[in-house]
Amino acid sequence: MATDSDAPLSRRERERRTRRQAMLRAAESVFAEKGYDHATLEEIAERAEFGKGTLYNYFEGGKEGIFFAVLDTIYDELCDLIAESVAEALASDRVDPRACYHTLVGKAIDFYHDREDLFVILIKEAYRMCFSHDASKVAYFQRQQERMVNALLPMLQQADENGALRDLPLEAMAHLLIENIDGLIVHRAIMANHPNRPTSCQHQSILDDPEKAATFLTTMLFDGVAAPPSA
Amino acid sequence: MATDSDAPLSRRERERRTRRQAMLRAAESVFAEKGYDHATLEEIAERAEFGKGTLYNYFEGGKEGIFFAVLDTIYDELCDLIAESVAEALASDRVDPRACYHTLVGKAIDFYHDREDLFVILIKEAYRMCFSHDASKVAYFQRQQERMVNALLPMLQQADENGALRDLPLEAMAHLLIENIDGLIVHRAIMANHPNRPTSCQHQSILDDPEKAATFLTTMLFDGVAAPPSA
Amino acid sequence: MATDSDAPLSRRERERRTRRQAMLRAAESVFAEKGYDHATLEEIAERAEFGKGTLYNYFEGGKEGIFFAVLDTIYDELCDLIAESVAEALASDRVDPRACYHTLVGKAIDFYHDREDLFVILIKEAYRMCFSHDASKVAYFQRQQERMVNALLPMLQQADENGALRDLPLEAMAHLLIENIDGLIVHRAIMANHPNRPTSCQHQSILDDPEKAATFLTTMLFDGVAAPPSA
Amino acid sequence: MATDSDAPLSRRERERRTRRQAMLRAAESVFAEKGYDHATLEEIAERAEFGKGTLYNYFEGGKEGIFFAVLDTIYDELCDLIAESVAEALASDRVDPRACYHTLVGKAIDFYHDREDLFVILIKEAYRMCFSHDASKVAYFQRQQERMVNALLPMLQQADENGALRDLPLEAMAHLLIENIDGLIVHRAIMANHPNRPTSCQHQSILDDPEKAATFLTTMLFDGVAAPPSA
DNA sequence: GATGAATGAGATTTCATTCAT
DNA sequence: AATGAATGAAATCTCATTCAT
Repeated sequence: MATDSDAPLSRRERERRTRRQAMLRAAESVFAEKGYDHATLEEIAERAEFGKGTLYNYFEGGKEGIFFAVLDTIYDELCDLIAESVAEALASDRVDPRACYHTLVGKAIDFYHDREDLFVILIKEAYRMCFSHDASKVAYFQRQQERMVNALLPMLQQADENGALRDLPLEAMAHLLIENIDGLIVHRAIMANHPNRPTSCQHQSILDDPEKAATFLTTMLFDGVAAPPSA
Repeated sequence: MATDSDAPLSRRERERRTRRQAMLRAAESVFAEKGYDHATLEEIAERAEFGKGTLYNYFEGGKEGIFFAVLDTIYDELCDLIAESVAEALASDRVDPRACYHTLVGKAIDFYHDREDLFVILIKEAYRMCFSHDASKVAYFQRQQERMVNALLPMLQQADENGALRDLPLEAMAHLLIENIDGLIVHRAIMANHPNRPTSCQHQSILDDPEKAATFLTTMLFDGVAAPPSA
Repeated sequence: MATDSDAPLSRRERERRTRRQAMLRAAESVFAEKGYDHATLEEIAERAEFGKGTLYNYFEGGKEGIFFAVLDTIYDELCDLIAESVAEALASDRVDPRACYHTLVGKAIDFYHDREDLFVILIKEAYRMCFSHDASKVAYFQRQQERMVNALLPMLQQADENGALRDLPLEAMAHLLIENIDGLIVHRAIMANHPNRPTSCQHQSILDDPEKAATFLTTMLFDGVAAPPSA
Repeated sequence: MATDSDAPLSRRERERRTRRQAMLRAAESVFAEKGYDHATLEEIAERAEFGKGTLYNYFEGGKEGIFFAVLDTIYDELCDLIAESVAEALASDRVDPRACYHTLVGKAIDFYHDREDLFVILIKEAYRMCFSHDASKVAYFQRQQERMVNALLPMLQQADENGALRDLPLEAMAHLLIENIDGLIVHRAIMANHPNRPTSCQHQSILDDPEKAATFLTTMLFDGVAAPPSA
């Protein structure tokens, strides 16, 4: 059954979407740069090359509405990323959770390089939301977190059935795996932006290289900090 | 071992400190509730039961100065928490990193219950700082992160010498261990504040109980997500 | 000879200028009345019958920007006054510096009656500027003083070539001539505003009448305080 | 009959005056530097090395009271300067108004070098007063101007009786002579503080040297800008 | 008499939103 | 549909003055 997005679009409608896209991109860059509170509609409109008032024709709810539209695209993309990795993993005979997570971390790092703004918005604004006094914002955040967890869960469930996972609640595990991706990227970003601080060479070199960073995180989380018993 | 703060204080000076404390507490609660940008000095002053102008007699640098004074207390307390756990661990014959971390997580959870505001501020504002365009703010954040890592490191180094740790860069390990404490607390907070969402019982019960939560996180990070090879 | 300002303007642009004019007039009256420091944007906006924020759409640099826009108009008008008188004088066969200055003083007095606010601002604020710690303000003041001196100089140079002037540096002379116009107007204003103080009748009557005042100042500065040698 | 100031003073009273002096000096420097509006009692108290509250024990009328006390000292000193010059001139057989004015200008320049602050206050604040909406301030300004004029008048009256002056109202003449001293000093100050601006060498050298500057102004005002008829 | 902590009115400035064109 | 001028609430910060010590 055809959904809205499959329906043939009038030229008018297509143009409308293009303009909306431009506005979203402008909003992304401003929100990332200034943070939600210091972003101004004036600047968003300027970067989008539209008039300020026009934004109100494309987004309901003013500034906040635009912001949530941006958040939506962020979470959409992240969920796609997770879903992709999971689909690949589930496609094989015997799901390899380590490999799947390693791939996912790599994709997340790539994504960060492509769309740095989106990640920065996430880091600057998303966690704030979960302590907001506005229940609807909290609910939004929870919903989106859940989407990501749910995207990852099938892979973990399959792996669990195969006995590949420690006997711990899978949801909590999924949360932890996802949160640590953010953590890794923040950590890498700090070091990249401010490389002049003295840190151990080893530490630095491991996180600098995307491949090694993904391996590091995967090892940490799948095999643990503790030395293997035989060692 | 006498520090400045042990020196006998004039009544005047003691009173001054008391009032400063009151202002800091008021600031904590407002910053936690509203976030930095929406916190107003008016409200801080009101809750501290002082006039607006008085805040300027106690803190240099206006709103930002007050905010950093609050951040200082947060990081001081967190570093103390870490240092305490590490000191206990190092006091024993053979340092047990798992036990040490477990203790630390427990203390962090307790601390969160005592001073929820401080944690909320941390979560709402700290990460934003590392993407600030103001280099001095980034440097402050890095300095404080480093303090925490450095407080934990001695324990890891000792454990590493005992061959108890996997061969990975200790600094990165320390970062990951510390960041996951925040992550756990955020996770617990979300579930506690909004328990009405459907989640698996097992998941819920594990994270609700501080003891179990600490055990969960310690197991996750020390032993890994993957099932033990023998299993 | 068409300048930009002669170009045909869109209705939009014409309206914009009208509104800017209204704001400038309002600003003039408030700055004159209260002085720069005690003038408030609130009151300027009120008198201009616009909202406070609207001022910021018409002038860059906030309060200071508005103030300098006012100063610009003042100096523009004064320079025009001088230039007019000088042009008339130079148009004749043999420039008569006495007549030229007399005319100029008369025009200045008329201008003061028309635009009292502008003069008051000049007196209240301009000299302060030359002892400002902000070098750019000092430079602005010097630049404007120089403009006025340069507007008057051609006349003096011509007169000097005709042997009509004492052999003294012309720039210093120009300064003195210009400054004394302000001085005269201040003096007249004081007496006009507060005529109840006992002063000699002769003194009073001479300065009250614009024509006599101009003659007095011209005689003073061109022929000197000292009695003519023949007398 | 002994006046208050001739009465022997108790040690207590002498100390009180000394402290008052210190406060006045501090106030002078702050008012000169910042101008009335931006001067703060805090800074005055600091420079005077007293507590802020103490100022209120020494001056009635708070900030404004202190300011007028400073103004009083300024005008006292200026009147003394004028009175001195006039007394010297009147002491001779035949009063020489040119010489008297020349001396006065020289003294004023010296005074400016000794007490620059006082002059700066005069220039920054005094003229503002004559357009104040507060009648008592205007009256104060007029009173002080009159004092200066009255101090100079006897010399002019004597010279006038000797036929040395042009037949013009003496009060207006006195005003003009006094105002031009301020003008000269401002002019010299601007050039001294910002000598990098290109000005004619002649102009510069004449005003730089106090002696030549006094001669210039005296010639200008007594003999006039116009060339002598015989020339 | 000297002090300086406390105060809060009042200033400038920013910006989301509206709405006439 | 697109615009951007107008708005005014609300924020931070300053400082003269008071008054308990």
